[in-house]
Amino acid sequence: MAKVLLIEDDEDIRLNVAEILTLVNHEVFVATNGREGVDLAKKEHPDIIVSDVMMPLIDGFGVLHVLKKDPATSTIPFIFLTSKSEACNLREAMRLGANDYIIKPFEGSDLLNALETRLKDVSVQPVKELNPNTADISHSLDKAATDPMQELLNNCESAEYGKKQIIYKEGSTPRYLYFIKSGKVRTYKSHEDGKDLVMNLYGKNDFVGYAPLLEGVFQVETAETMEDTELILIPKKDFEKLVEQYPEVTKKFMGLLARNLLEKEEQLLGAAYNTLRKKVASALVSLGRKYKIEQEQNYIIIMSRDELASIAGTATESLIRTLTDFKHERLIDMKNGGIVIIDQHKLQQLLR
Amino acid sequence: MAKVLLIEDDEDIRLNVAEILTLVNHEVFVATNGREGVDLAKKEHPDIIVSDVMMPLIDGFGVLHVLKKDPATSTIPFIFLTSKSEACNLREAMRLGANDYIIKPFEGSDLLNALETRLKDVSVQPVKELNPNTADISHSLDKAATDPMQELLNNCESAEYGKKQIIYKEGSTPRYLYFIKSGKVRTYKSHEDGKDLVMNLYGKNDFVGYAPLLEGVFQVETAETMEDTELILIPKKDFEKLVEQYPEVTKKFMGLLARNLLEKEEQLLGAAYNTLRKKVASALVSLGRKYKIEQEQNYIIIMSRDELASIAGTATESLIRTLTDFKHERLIDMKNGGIVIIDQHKLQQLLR
DNA sequence: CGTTATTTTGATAATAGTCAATCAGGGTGG
DNA sequence: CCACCCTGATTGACTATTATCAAAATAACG
Repeated sequence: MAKVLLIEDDEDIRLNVAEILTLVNHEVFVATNGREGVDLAKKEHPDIIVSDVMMPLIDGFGVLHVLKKDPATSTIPFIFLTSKSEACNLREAMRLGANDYIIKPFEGSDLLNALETRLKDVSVQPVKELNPNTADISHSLDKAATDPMQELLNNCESAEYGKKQIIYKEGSTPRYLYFIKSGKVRTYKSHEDGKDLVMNLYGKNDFVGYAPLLEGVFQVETAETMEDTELILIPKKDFEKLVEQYPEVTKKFMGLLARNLLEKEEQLLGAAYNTLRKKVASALVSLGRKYKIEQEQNYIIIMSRDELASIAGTATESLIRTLTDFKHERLIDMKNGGIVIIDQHKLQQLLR
Repeated sequence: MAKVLLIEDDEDIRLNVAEILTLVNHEVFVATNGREGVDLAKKEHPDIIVSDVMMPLIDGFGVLHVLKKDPATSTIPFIFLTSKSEACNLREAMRLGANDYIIKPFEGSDLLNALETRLKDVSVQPVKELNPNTADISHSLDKAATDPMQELLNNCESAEYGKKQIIYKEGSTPRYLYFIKSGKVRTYKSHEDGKDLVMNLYGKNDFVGYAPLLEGVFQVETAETMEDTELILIPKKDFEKLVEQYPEVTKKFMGLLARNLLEKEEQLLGAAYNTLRKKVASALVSLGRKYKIEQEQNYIIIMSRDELASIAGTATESLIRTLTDFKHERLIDMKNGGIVIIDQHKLQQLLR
């Protein structure tokens, strides 16, 4: 399907990865060190490069650096293979222009997912020039200019994601603004000891990833789908152009930012001083607010305990214990994994 | 100095407060219930009203409601006296248009401070029309338009605040954007059990209070000076006009919002999973970043332990213990209350 | 110089995290 | 169809961390 260049010095891993890639019909070139890798990249011009970080002669960073300099190879997507211990250098790597990273040990599916996502990115890459109507307001005031954002959305590529797929990772360079056509997305940050904390939950018609586009150099959180999700990818450039041109768009995003900020501050206060019970109650309530289907009194949350814990910001076991407490107090009910909120009102009372 | 209407049913408090007010030369009118208060307000048209919340006949909310309806009395600043237990209704009150509140039991100085601040507000109130040059870009491109924000700052009233004075309180209606000419300000939120958590630290040339102006209906945090501070008060209307007119101003604040948001997210992760040591180290480091005088290696922090604790988000005693630990580890030194950061580098290492 | 506030220390309790074991459901291959 | 395995959920026992309360020491202030 695609030409993949694999740079890896460890023989076991190299053969293993090469096999996986061959199995799904990719054409694989292998290099056992950085120098070889660079040469091969220039000669074969692969569609994507997967490279180890720690290697003799030139390490992964070096390879990336060299290839990014040469216009002929600078656009090839680059994925790092790295072990946990080197994770701290990853931000550095992403800044150099890597597109993704995979932490060893990894599953074949992780690798293939990452590969697929990055290849997809590129296929979208040849950024369509914006419909000229959108750029020229005076021309078509009635249709396009009424909602330039809508216009842009209609003109952008969309992409389908399965469950638990990663949209972008912490440390990567933001290249799109994402709009959720359908599905759910959460963004989270990882703490050093492996615990995650969910920063935001998004649903249909939400924009994801605007903050780093407006300010940051790289993503500060990871975005992952929670179920099958269809996203519209709005290239950074187009978004910037839009913001530049339409004050109302700017205003809209300023509002989003401000609201988000105020919400975060509230969360911060809670994270610092709330008891476990309150944290859990707060997580349940906010989930309800985000995803509840209209007016229904009793809503149901279907989510793994792990995920819930990373929303509440607590250990999984502690979360479970609190949930059982809540159950005994008839605030919630649990049937086959799902959590039914029975007494939303009392739950909210807990938060005062 | 000013005409003050005091509405309070409890005789002890009434007499006590009246005495304090008389002592500082205010002309005091007293009412012992809401009905009387309303009448007196309409008749005497005081400069400011101080009213209890819980009262027979009409309660404080009622009084406020009635007076806000009548244009003749609607602009009179209104301060509530309230006990802790009623605190939950305060947001409601502020939304109705109260300007401040004081929680019983209170010190005479609290009362006088609040009074003074609110009286000052009004004196500034007759909003100066913006220099027409600022509104009309084409007119004076070179000077005014180069930095419309600067222009506005030059045209706005400024105010001096002493140490530990409150600029605005959580729940009040935002009416100004503040710019710090000199001094330091912190904003914090209060948790129900009385513990505070510092949200932001501001120094010279910082803007304070922009988020609620852009989005919220009322202040979500309290702003307090940390030392003698000179502020420029930019009326909400003028700020909005500016944002409306100058994309570059909008952009600037959008940047501020976005940066602030990313920072908050980082803090959130820390608040959820960091150990005490890390929280304290993080507080010290960020204080250094904000207030350090240029390149100096060893900076010094002079701040009460209480305040520090509310930055780190921990109990005062826990903070102190951690500080002593740090001292033994030669990361910091403490001399007469001040904290000297000796080994900033190692302190930052703690955060990884 | 006495008095009050703040800081520090000590002892104790509460809370939530960790690690290990068990349980329940769902899918798989024989 | 059933034993088996694997994963995620739950429970139990224990521990570590940090808050709390009280008391002592120190600084601050009039």
